[in-house]
Amino acid sequence: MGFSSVACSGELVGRFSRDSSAEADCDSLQQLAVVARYDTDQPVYRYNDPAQYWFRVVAGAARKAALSGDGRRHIVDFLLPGDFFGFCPSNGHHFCVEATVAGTLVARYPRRSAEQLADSDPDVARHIRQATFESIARLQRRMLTLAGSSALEKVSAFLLEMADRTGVEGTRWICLPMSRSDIADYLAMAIETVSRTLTELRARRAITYRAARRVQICDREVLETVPMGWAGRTC
Amino acid sequence: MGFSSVACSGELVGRFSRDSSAEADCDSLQQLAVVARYDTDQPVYRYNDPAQYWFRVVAGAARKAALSGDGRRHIVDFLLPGDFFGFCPSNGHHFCVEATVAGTLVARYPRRSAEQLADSDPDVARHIRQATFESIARLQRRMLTLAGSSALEKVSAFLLEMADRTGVEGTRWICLPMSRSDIADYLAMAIETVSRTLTELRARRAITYRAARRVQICDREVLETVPMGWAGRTC
DNA sequence: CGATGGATTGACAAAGGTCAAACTGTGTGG
DNA sequence: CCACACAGTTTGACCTTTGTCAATCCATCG
Repeated sequence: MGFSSVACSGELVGRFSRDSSAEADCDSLQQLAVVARYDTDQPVYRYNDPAQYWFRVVAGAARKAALSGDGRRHIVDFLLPGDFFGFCPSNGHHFCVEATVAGTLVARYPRRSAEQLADSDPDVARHIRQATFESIARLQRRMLTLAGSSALEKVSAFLLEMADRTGVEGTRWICLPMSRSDIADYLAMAIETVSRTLTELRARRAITYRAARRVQICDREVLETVPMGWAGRTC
Repeated sequence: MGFSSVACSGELVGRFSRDSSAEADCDSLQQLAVVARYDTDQPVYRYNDPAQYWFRVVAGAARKAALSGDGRRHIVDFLLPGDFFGFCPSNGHHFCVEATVAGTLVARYPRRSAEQLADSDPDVARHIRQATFESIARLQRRMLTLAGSSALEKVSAFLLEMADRTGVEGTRWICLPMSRSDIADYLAMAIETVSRTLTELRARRAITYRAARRVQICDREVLETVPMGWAGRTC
């Protein structure tokens, strides 16, 4: 653990100072950012924490989850490098966000200041708007994954999503930054079914893997065909 | 049909001129709005339509849906009065939106102008930001509904959602603005299961109904207990 | 080289999907 | 005003899929 302040767990790493950012990020927004480092399962924020910040994953991965009264967990979103999160219409967070891999880096933007910045700088406002639109698009795409009728569909869609989001260009290797249990809670199915389905996909020669988290897509078409693909994906 | 222009189906009703809006809406944004009227199943926009407008439901209801290759349909969101929709990170819509009840009224905001307005007026920008945050919250809540493990959970959560969103204060009556088939596609289950589950809930005296779409909640607790309630709901 | 926690496999039961038939309520036309 | 037709809804019977419980496997790390 190390740090224990409610809203500020995670080890502070430093301010954002890369002026060589690949994406055309708002510099003025980046200057507000403070980056912190998290270990596996360490929370970025918890249920009911005040919504004081907006966040963005810099490296590693995190899960946004809700807990049910009877102990079940549902993962609403996996957050990967570049993803913004923590947007909230009310004053308190209603999910918790935890790192899923050690050494996850998350940038934190003080909400008040960021809002003020957005008010005075249309570029920032547009940037944030775009980020929320993308968040909406991701959620909607995810809903289609979740609505898939069979286990095969859901797992295939998940693998394709991960390939798109984490994929190193060209390579067919995916490094899944989460456990089978996380995947199960993400797809709303039993962990055993996730496992069985991956085995099935391997039997169909759609994927290979030796280590559980290092998956290689051998035959993308199989994965794409199984779920019959939704006509639309985004907004 | 009547009107056939791709992006502008629906019968034009007029500009927004209620200065007596209950909510503190941005007047400057409202002045951009043009309201159109739609019949049941009439599209507001279709898959791949250019994203020229943002929209907002004024009265009635609509569904945002995706179609799969094999003819299945998934409803990503029901849109009720007050809900904004059509936010899109890309240039074309990837869902279709259709009215689910006759006489649905939808306000349409030219995207270009609205974006310009947001750039010049921080109030408008903040307003839109808030609308997108709420859209995100709704989608996340919805994901929890969809992730519910049993049919009973999903249908209960759906009824509570509808009670919250359409509910006339005080009354326990819900007027469902959609067919069983729509509900099934929304909850990703078979229409027969929706029906059976409603019957089951009626047997448990949680709800009553004579007409299929006019449901009365008799025992809210039963509905709230069944799904064990997720700890968090929103962001 | 064992210990530990995650992952896999197996056997079984239960939930929900599918197909088919019956029912109901609404609107139409006689 | 009634009879009928149609679309939407409900119910029934059956079977596939997935969840559950339990045992085994495996990789990693002391």
